[in-house]
Amino acid sequence: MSPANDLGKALHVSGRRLTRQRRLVMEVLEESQEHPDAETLYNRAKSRDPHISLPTIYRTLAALKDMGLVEEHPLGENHAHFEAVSESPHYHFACLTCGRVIEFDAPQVMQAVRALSQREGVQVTRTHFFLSGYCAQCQQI
Amino acid sequence: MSPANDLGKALHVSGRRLTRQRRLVMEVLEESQEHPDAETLYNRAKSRDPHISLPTIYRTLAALKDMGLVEEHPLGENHAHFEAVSESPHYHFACLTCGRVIEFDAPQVMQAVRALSQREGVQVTRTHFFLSGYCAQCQQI
DNA sequence: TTGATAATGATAATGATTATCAATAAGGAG
DNA sequence: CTCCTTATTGATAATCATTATCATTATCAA
Repeated sequence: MSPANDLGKALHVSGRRLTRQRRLVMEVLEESQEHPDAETLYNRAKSRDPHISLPTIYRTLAALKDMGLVEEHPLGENHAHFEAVSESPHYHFACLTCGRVIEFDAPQVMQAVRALSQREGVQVTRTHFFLSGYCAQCQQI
Repeated sequence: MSPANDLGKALHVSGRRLTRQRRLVMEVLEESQEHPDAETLYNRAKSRDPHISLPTIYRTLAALKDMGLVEEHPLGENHAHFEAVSESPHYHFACLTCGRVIEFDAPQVMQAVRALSQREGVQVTRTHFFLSGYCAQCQQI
């Protein structure tokens, strides 16, 4: 039988198998409104499947990233944060004090990318635009 | 005697001392046209001062970064790259095939930052804009 | 010149991520 | 539905970049 859902299809066309663990990681990621890191995903997944392992989290994230279903963001710290890809491209601001992440869109960014592509003849496949500083609340202090 | 050069002054005002090692790291960094990582800086510095240590490289980079003399870039890999700050702000494109880094400026980026600052009331202290993909040469293949 | 203390080098420790490998399970073939 | 190939898992150890510790050394203000 052919795969029932989107995840199954995407896995199938890339020669991968749909497993309980992969489905779980994807679910947890889609339910997350913020941008969890691997450790956080591990804890959330473990609360539903106590036997899932951290290496599986990393392996699954790598596979999902490779398939284009997940994006990895280097939000300033020494570890990565992950997010299920959505339709509209958006970028991130992280508060250095409270850690809050604000998502935003900025059409100027794609303009800049297009300008560079044309000027240098490069093909841009990934765009990182990430700001850090202090959010409105944390500036008061 | 008060410090003679810019580096000495900057260190002095931040309560730090000018050492042979710090001068060396700064020199190596300023002579670098590309964006070396800590290991590369270590090797270049070691060729002039065989006794300099890797922790000193990291400590010096942290100090220079803190003083605003050096910028750290997460160029897609799992380790950081460093660059002595220059007048004009600029951003980076890295080729995923050959590793070549293209520096470029893009006024649209600051526009996007200003727009966000105004809309959300945040204070942006660091801007990361980093593109990756394939350079003109590597697309031919 | 001297003394307080910041900085260094050597080393060990940490934290995030990745490799290894035997055991398990997905899913296509029959 | 059952079997078989092989991708995937969990447990564990390894790796890689970076940071902490601490005794020794060197900077620089007095």
